[in-house]
Amino acid sequence: MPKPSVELTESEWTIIKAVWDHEPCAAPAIQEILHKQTAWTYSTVRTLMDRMVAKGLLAAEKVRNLTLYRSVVTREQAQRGELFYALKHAFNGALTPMVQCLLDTHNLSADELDELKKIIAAHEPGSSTAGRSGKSSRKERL
Amino acid sequence: MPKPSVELTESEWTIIKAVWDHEPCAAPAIQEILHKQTAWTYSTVRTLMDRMVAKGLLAAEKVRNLTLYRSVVTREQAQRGELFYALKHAFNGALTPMVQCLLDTHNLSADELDELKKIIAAHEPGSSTAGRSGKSSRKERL
DNA sequence: TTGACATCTCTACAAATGTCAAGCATAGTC
DNA sequence: GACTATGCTTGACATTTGTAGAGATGTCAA
Repeated sequence: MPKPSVELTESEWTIIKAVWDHEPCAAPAIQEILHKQTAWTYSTVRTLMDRMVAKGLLAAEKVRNLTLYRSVVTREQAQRGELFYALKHAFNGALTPMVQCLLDTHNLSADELDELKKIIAAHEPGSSTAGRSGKSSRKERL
Repeated sequence: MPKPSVELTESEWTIIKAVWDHEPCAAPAIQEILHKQTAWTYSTVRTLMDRMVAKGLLAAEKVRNLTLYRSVVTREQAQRGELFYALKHAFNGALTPMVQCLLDTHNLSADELDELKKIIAAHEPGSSTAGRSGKSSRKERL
């Protein structure tokens, strides 16, 4: 079964994004990649990654003297986790107020508005794309 | 100037929601209110609340032997904080993919779709309600 | 004045998170 | 074989978060 709602700390987000973009990859590589952004030392990155393995967020595999990491949770899973955390806590599960807040604060370009309209249209009952991704996982009540 | 992006932990959300609904209020009251939900003891609630005061999330005022708390951050601020945390980390600031993800996972009713369309329309360039946030009538109960 | 309560204050402690430095192993290289 | 570069392992420490017991104190009724 899918992981029950993934939640990541800020550091974990930083790491996993780099992993998604480069997997499979070794810790030194990730450290190098993130160095500008974070100034983390190898030790820090390594500790973070190993803890993430312990949590089941990443997987590690030894190849000779190198440890290769790859992600276990997908970007989509992580995104959903984050989104639902916000939805549940900040909006008590109410979707429209959430979108409302999103639009209220963010200034949208005409293009974005168009995009949104399309997205909504795609979810219209009759639409063929209504039941997207994966199989019949309707009702994912949290 | 407004607080720079508010972020709350799960426990803090629990507390602050109760405070919003009852402020000004004392710790024993909050403890009682949350007791069913959380089974926290008075000490726990009190510690949490005092730490939140230290963080500037709540304000405390002594009245005789009672400490009254009230919120410093508004529901809207907190909601925005949570939402932007997700937006920034999970979606790299891209709004439409976020909405996409939201709709993809959540099954919307026709009513909700309608609501959304209205919200979007209200943000259309020409719309008079584009820059709202005053005292909009339909107050979602959170 | 003495209880009986209600509330507060202090202290503690474990787990999770953020950060690393030092020392160890190994594989090529001269 | 000794040296060097690269990566790994361990241990550590500070801070934040979650959770709470014990004892101090203020308040009011009898």
